Amino acid sequence: MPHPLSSYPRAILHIDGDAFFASCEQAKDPSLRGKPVVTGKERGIVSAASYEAKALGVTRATPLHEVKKNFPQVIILSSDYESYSLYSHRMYAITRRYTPQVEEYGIDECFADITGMRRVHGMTYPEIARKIKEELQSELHMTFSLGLSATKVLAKIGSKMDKPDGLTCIPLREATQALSKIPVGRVWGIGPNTAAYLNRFGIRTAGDFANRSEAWVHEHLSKPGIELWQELNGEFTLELAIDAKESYQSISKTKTFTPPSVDSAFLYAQLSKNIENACIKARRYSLATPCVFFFLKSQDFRYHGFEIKLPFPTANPQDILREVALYFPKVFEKGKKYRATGITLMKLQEADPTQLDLFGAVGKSEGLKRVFENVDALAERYGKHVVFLGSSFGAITKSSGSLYSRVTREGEVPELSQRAAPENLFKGETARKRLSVPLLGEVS
DNA sequence: TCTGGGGTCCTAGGACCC
DNA sequence: TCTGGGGTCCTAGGACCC
Repeated sequence: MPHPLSSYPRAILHIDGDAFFASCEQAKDPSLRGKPVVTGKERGIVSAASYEAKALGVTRATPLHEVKKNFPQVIILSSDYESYSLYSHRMYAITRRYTPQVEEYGIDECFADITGMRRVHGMTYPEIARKIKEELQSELHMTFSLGLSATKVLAKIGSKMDKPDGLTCIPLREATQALSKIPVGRVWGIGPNTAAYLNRFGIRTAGDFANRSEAWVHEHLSKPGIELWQELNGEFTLELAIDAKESYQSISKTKTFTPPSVDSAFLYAQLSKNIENACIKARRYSLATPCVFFFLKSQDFRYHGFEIKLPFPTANPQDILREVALYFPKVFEKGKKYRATGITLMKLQEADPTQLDLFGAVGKSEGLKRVFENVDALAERYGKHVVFLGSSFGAITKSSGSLYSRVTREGEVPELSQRAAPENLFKGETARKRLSVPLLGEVS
């Protein structure tokens, strides 16, 4: 029995920051306003380009040495995610002045459900959208593009239609017209594989897709595809996720470095640092992991790693490093160049201090737990890395060689010699290959 | 689109059960 | 030893997003 309100037409807003990272830099430092700015210095390629830089011809993912050569006037900055996150939260807060129904979707965007707010604010929906846009821009010193329609998917199409500094309303009766100009692969939720699959049926535009019959859609697509089709047809299906994220299913930390490295000690130190950082985040949410995946990524972007079941759920890096150390030598190939390391804490669960294991290691870990509570308190006050594991030392100081050896002698870092890993602890090499198989597939 | 870093959800298929 | 039908749970791996 549907709730009577559930069939009311919705007014959904999508708000998207224009060239967000670059705009944040210009907002932070007024002397950069009006100038060509790019971020991504640490990656060596353009992450975000200000509109002034775009006007010169700078595009995303361009190597920075090319930018320097061809556009010497462009200002190149490192990404500063902490600042971007602050601007992001101000964006959410301003939007919440007009409705509590706000989904914090990404660092530079959010959805807002303003259904029923006309009377409250004494404005039409487009007027509310306009007002939010004006407040965002005057208070944050950057521009935003907004889309207003009956569903999230349509609102998102709207915000993209007139970028930058746009506000596009798509009333349902005009949706068909608007969708006929949008390539189907540009619809939120339709990636390259699904686009190719739909193309095989002659579907080129979002309009082509929306016009397919319900029977056709149910025959050829699975749940995500059906939901998109409903949303494109103005049927509100994808709810806003209003609640602030208070937990995680997984936490991962990876680090890429240029140039690639053949140095096992350096790689192990990087991995150790990844593990520490992941554990800090897990502890912040009172989570523990029973299972991790660690990897080295080689120059050809292949992943080499193991999924490891831990003897007990933990958020202590040393518990994890103890296990990872057993497998690291099985993964590392001498002479091979690696460009990244990484860890994923999987299947996260609420930290439960009463968990027991078969090896009596819990008592030891409990002692460590108190240590880490203090570590976290220090980090809170003085910054993230005032205290760190000896095995991360090479990674943090960035001078891996001799320092690392010293730490090794102190026994902080497990030796990297070939050691047989117990076969019953792992499931075998996990294939994290990027293969392309259609998402939606043919349902027979 | 030549590849950062961080996530989520969905489905098929096997194991196991009655 | 073969044959049925139906259910649940879990895992692996895929696709997608910013």
